[in-house]
Amino acid sequence: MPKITTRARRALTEERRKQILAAAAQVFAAKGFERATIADIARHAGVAEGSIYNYFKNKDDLLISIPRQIVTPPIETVTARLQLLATETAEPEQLLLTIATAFTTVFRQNADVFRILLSALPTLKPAAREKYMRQVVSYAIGALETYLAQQIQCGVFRRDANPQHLARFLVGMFFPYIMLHDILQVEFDADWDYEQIIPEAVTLFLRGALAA
Amino acid sequence: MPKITTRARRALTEERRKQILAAAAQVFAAKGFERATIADIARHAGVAEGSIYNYFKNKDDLLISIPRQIVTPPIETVTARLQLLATETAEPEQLLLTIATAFTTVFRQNADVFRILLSALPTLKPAAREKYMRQVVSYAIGALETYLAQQIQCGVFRRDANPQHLARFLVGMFFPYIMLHDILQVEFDADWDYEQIIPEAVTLFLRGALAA
Amino acid sequence: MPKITTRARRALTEERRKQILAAAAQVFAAKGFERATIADIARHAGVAEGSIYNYFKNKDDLLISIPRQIVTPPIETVTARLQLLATETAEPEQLLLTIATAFTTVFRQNADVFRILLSALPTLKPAAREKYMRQVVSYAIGALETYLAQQIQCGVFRRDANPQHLARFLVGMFFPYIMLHDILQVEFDADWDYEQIIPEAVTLFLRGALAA
Amino acid sequence: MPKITTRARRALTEERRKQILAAAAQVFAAKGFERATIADIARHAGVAEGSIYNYFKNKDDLLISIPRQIVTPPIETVTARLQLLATETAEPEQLLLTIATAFTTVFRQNADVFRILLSALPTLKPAAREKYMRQVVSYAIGALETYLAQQIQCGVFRRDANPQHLARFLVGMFFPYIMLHDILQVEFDADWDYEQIIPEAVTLFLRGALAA
DNA sequence: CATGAATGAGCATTCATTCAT
DNA sequence: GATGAATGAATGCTCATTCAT
Repeated sequence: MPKITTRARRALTEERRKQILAAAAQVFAAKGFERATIADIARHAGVAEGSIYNYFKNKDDLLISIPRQIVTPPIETVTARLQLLATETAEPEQLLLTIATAFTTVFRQNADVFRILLSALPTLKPAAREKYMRQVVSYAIGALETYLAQQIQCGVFRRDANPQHLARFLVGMFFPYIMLHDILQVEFDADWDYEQIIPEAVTLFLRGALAA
Repeated sequence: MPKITTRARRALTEERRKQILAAAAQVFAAKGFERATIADIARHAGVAEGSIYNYFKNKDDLLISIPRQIVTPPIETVTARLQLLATETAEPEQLLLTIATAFTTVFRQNADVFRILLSALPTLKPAAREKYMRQVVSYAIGALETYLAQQIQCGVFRRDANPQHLARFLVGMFFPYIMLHDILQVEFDADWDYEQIIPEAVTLFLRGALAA
Repeated sequence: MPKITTRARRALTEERRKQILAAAAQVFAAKGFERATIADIARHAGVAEGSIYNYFKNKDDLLISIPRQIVTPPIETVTARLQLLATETAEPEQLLLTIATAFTTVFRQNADVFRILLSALPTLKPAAREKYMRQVVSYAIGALETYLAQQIQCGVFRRDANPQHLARFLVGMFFPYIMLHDILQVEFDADWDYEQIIPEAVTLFLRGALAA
Repeated sequence: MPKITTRARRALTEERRKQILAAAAQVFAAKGFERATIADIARHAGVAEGSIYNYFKNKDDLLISIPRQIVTPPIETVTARLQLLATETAEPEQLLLTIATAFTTVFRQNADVFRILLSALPTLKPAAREKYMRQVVSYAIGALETYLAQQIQCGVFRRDANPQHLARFLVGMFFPYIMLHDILQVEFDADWDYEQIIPEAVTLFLRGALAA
């Protein structure tokens, strides 16, 4: 009996924690970290203000708990898919298109969270900042780096290329679009879409821009 | 001779305004917009708190005055240099190297300001946000787009390329580095430098990543 | 037993609200609305500054909540007594003496509040101003008007008299004294007292000033 | 020469003083003493903020200078007219009608100033408050008291009446109307006018309210 | 005397956090 | 664990007053 009760209680606790964190992410994304209030978050989560402090040490703790609980899962999903793809598909073009599509999709679906990170990270202490960016970056680019390193060794890509740099270059090509369109939600630069951009970028990445 | 007096006073006023704005930019960059206090800014500027309100309507006004006074000038300098180069230099590689170097340099020297914009823009009203991003983006990329459009017409670059996209792709390649290293000041990804990165990126942009 | 808890909490809440409002009335009366500070009021009420905002929206809200909670009750008491008297006493002189005494007493006991209203009402918005004056005036004079109208119909008072005007004339006779002595607390005009004034005024009101 | 210059300068100075005081009265009347700012007053007067301090010690000094310069003149005019009338007219009814009309007219034309006094006097120090109320009261009622005292001695008014009280009773009858209509500018009590009220009040004052 | 920029004390209001119930 | 009233430090902004020009 006590075992089940304890287990059930733990599950409930974990559930409540996620519920609060999801509310926090939502409110942070909408108002920015500093303008979001604990009262806001409590209202969105359907709990009392004081209850939040049973699950999180303080407001900062809410913020730095978001990546682990909310950012990490979707990135891990993508990463897993990429590792699978890398072993199956022979054609680099096809694989990079898939990677790029998955990558931009994750960013776009979680633009709210990245907006939070952007607005709040500068105010965090350097150590915490580095810890969380390291998580995000390695999750996001790790699999791509590994794949590119393999392909360089196989001779598919130029032998003198640096796989870490290649990975960043490829991913970076989408940054201007993601930043403006999805994170900052600026709309003046709008006569394009990702389905058109992604093949162009991948082609440029593989073949270069020169004519001949 | 009211003229001289007036002129002298205007110059002083303008000087003081810049002094306060520079202090604001500095403090915003260090602490983020919301955590920066007027008292901080006044102390950095060497004026009394109340004096700030002789030059700016309120704290928001300080923020949105920064781009015009601080971001725009260096970008204009670079833009002017590019237009000069475009008419002189024939070799695209050389020109793109110069462009990329200038571009990353401007970002790096004004990383503080971009950090402010990134953390504060999401909390601004959409209209103000769009207005300021439009300024920054078109200043930053306009000249590059023009150059690429010319080169596409000349047949130097692939005829099927879109100059707007090309410009964003090239600039984007440096984003991961600028974001992590200069804006977020994360140091874990530090075994590289711009002198090494820039030629690699330009080469990739021109020739592609494939081996053959 | 949530019922009792809820009821008890409500009573406490209401109690605290009254306590704060009483403190506000006191401080407003002593210093005037604008010179009174929230810190003052909190100190007088024995609560923290922030607590005041759990019960009132802002400083203005404190002001406009005063009439309903503080002015109205004593006026209602007097009004009730008058209605009772009107049915019992036949003699107009006796009744008007009682009315006048009650009326001046209410004003004098709540002079603080009327001082607040006088000094703060001009700065309120016209709509709010009118709303609150209407409350005060009709409470204060309504019963007297009704009585006078009856007596005019009975032929006790001149048939050509207007009961609304009569009521205002009678009440007005005490205004110079109330204003100077109780509201403005000017003491130079002090060789008189209400016990002496009231019969004189009532006599004048009933018989006129002429000798014959 | 110096004499004339000095005289002219003095006249100019006096002129400027009045101009500032008039602006202050206007702004105080519109916003209340506390909400009026020196900048407001300076703008209305067409001078620089600092200049005001060449003519007045501080903001309070502006307030307490208003009665002497602005309230007193119109009251003196009325007082003079009354003294003239008192010697000419035999009929008390006629004279009191004239007095009452003049009195209410002065109040109505200077309602702004009286509004200032009402809103600001409570915040003044008792000594200053008393000084200025004494001025206003004796100017306003002095002549009426004198007249009534004479008429009592002549046997026109009841011998047992107190002229000071009579004067206050008569004047007080108009207070409810002046306060609500002209000072507080409340409009809900509006189906009357002074031409109708004044004769009613004077008749009541002379003959009383009783029927017989 | 006139000016108006500089000053800084003063205040209303917000909000993260605590804790008695 | 849950609640939400109480707390009080922190902060943006105002404005009377001063003073160098």
